[in-house]
Amino acid sequence: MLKISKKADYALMALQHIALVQFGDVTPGRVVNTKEIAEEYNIPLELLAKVLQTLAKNGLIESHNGPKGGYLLARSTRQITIAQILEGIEGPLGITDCSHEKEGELCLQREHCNIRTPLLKVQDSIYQLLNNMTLQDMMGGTPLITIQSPSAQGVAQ
Amino acid sequence: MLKISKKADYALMALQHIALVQFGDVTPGRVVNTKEIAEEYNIPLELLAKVLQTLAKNGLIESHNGPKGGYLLARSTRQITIAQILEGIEGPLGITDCSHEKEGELCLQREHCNIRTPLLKVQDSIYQLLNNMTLQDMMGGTPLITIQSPSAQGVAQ
DNA sequence: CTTTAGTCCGACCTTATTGATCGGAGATCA
DNA sequence: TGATCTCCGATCAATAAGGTCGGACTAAAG
Repeated sequence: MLKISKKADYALMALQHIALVQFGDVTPGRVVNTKEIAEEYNIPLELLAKVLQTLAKNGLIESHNGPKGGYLLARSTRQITIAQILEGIEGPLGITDCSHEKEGELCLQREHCNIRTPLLKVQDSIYQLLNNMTLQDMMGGTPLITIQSPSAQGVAQ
Repeated sequence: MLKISKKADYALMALQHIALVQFGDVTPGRVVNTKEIAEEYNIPLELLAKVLQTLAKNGLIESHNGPKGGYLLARSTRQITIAQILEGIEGPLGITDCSHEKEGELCLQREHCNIRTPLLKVQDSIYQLLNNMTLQDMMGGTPLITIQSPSAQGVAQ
């Protein structure tokens, strides 16, 4: 239960990979293309491409067209939170259907609903959890494999 | 994203209703049948029946057969946590596919996966959140929820 | 200026999960 | 014994998720 989607998983992996290449590498600033990430983590290429496009549209990464093109982080690893990434892919956090209820689609239980308020508090707590954790925090002790990086400590800016 | 299912919603409503009737009412100890709950909250009868059966099988409520039958809480409202209810309906908490990976179904990304460990920390935090909140908390007062950021402290693995 | 490698974008299909339904068997009490 | 309830398994439809395909656009290299 409460599972996040594969797309969101892929997004997290990809962003972490881009961050590692961009900041902890021998060639900092190098752009990363979709194929490189897809092969590294065995992610279907086409699907990953869609995920990266979505992330770019949401302003988390910036795309560079043409040959030698690819993606770069749009801002530092400390300024990208897990909540931003997940919401960019899956839409706003909402543990119940009525979390973001629009006009006219009132749930049938609402009239006597007794669990809405406490659940919204739970939801808020989960959101804080996800929004307090950044990409930087995710990069702690996991070294990158393909690229030699003895001191892969994110020196974000 | 991170939505809980309708069945789980129904389970929470039903349990809270049973608790209210059983403890806060003019006729304490009265059993509650499926139809009463279904009509009160506009829940499809057959579906709610299944949900209650599942809850009974998981030991959260006890069923009484025959006419004037119905359900009662199996233990006090302080001993039933939200986590127990949700897991009883939707299965164990797992924000990623690899949270409870069985033999032979290793995920393709696992080899170079760099997000598993941090995500498991997030998952653990969410679990604590849900397991620290009881049915009692959902009923009158303001639920007390404490959040812990997994990024702040390293949970040993 | 043409080619080529790459991103970009939208439509599409396929499968798994969820929400909901149906039919009957077993238990209990008037 | 009949009416009323829970119990249980099988089934179906709707929706979302995962994954695919084809084509348009862009920029660097020859």
